[in-house]
Amino acid sequence: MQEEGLILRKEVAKLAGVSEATVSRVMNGARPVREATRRKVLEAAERLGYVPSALAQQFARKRSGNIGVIVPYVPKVRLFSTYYFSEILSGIGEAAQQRGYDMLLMFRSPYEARDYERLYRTRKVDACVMLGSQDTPGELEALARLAEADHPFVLVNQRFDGAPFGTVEADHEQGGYEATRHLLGRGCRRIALLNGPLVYSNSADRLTGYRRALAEAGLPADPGLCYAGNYSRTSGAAAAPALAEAIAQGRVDGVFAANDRMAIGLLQGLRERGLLPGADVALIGYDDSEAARLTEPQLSSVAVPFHALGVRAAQRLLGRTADGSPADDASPVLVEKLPVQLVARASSLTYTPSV
Amino acid sequence: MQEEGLILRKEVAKLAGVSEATVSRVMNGARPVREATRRKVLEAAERLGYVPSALAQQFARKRSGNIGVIVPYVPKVRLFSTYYFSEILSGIGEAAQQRGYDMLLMFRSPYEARDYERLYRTRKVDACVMLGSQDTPGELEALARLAEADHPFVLVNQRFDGAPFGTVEADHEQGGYEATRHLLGRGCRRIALLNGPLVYSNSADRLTGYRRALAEAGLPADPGLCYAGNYSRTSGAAAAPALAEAIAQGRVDGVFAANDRMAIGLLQGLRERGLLPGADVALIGYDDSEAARLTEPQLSSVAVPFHALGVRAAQRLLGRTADGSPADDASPVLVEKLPVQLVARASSLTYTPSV
DNA sequence: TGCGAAAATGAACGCGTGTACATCATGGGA
DNA sequence: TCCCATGATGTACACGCGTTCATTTTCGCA
Repeated sequence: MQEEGLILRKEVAKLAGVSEATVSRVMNGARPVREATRRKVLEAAERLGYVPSALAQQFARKRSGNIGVIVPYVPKVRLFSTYYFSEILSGIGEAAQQRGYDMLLMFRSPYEARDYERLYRTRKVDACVMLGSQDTPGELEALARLAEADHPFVLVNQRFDGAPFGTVEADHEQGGYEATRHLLGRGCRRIALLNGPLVYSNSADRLTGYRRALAEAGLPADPGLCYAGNYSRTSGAAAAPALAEAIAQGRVDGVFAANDRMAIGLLQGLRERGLLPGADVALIGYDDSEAARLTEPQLSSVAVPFHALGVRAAQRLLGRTADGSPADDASPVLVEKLPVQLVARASSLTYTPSV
Repeated sequence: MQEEGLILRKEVAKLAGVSEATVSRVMNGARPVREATRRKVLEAAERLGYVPSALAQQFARKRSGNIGVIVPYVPKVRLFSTYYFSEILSGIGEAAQQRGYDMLLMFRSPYEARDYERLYRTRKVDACVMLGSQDTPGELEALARLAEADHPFVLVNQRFDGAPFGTVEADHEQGGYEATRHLLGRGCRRIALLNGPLVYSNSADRLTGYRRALAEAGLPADPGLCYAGNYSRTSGAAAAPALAEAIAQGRVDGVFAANDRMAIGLLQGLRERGLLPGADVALIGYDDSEAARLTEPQLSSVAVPFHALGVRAAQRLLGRTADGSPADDASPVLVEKLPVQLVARASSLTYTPSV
């Protein structure tokens, strides 16, 4: 029983016997409208199958109703296809949908200049969530320009110390601290750190937590125990030869890998060399991705509330939902930290130091 | 050196000493514009930092420039966070970006009615890619209505036989066939199928391929060898008790799981019962996700070109890029099938039948 | 040099909505 | 009963662009 073509506000107004302005008020729930009129209009709209043009609404309101999500993208290595981003995206989408916003997904090419500002000036997005941002001079400048132009955005899991950018992150220093404490608790005394690039603040945070735990335990922070990866499984495997030797020689008895992918790469590399995490060394990863449950032995890890990070990021940008408490959406702390949780599994639990 | 506020076309026109229409033509690359004029306008636009309002453009053109991507979403089980969807999304995003389109990501709640049509009528999207669609009466009807209203969409990895919907899928029948053939080639004669729900056409396709391979080998298709899962790891683990018994009793010597997650769940469940795929039974999964390389033994699988599926889906909706061959974007076959590829690993390769 | 056709440009308008302002109806208090 | 405040509705216009059509300019050719 649908009419052909597009139904305009004008036709609804005619059928309902009111003016277009009244139709507009009813559709938007604007204040002064008599209940009887309201019903008349709604019925007419229903009968005709009228749906306001989102395009015209956006134009008139000067708001797109879109929240942009910037995702890092490297053509060959599809970084995007990771647990990490998927979970955050779900969270953002959930929060955005509740507020009537749509999610515009955009890939950030590392090659071309990042013209974030253009997104706002063309009005394609009203606000942005930045994922996988790196602490580089170029990025800092681009973000500073955004902030200066008063374009709302929030960084997830990336902090720019000294720059007043809104951030929602997990408490990665605490995560690094607890992971290291856990290994210490298992009896480890020579704990290696397989970290990611320090352009990510979360890498630096984990390092800080790691050092703090060692210091508290009265252990030296040997720079020789820090290995550099890039968060890929391959880079974890690449660290295996050196670490295998260190373990065999008793120079390392525990390893904290800064994410699960590297931990798993390392696990596989060690096994190829006859060393089994959980027996010959204690190993703990980070992120508590699905993969942590797939390995043999299962991988200890630090759970990061990715979904919640996405929800919070969107909430901060869009304000809380109508029925939510309106308390802290104004301007909470600039940098918000969500707690992480250690998840102990066999890769560290079954290890007992030889000494 | 940026101007304050928004710069309008009018100001560019004034600075360049031309009319607004000419500015519009230059910005859109419309045909009759003298080169000198063109440069003048571009220079003026550059100086003022003029950027056309995407909102106004969309409104005037009656096109949003957005390609919608419908993703299934179940609040608790975040189906979305899988290799599968991430890869396809990357592909769609890549193709869309090349054509100047943006990606609008939308979650389909299984609870609320699927009002796809509204997306088009509000002009939020110009076209849609449907992921994880199910062959149910409600879905069929919703899609039929879209097709009737001439709203462009493409299904990925889901075919509605008998309905004239555009589809881009992998050749899952061939995949099921080759997976089964591979197990046969390893000497298996009693091959079980751990399949997913048949509301997904790809489940049905794999079943067909499985049966064809068995028939070609002169083996009966024993319905008792078909186990029902739901593509989750849990459901794979749930099949472990029954399959372990069947394997122990010699009633099963090979298992084809319809995706990697179930295969891995099964692998873990079997190991808990003292049975090791690769030694006591041959196992092959499907999708060739990253996880297939994480297990011990590593999991044989069938690689699906998820990224390419996404690219093709977007290409069919948006037409080929300017420099691409314009041949087949008009109306290729309605259902397009991309080839899959078998990837043999230890879970099937190291198995040798006892008899 | 002149002329006509084609190319280049300008003027004007429509797109469908939100909204400020004007107008009208309603109702309570004197 | 009258008046005014208030609530309800209608009128008119702006939003910034694309685009049609009229107008002007350019240029090839006689």
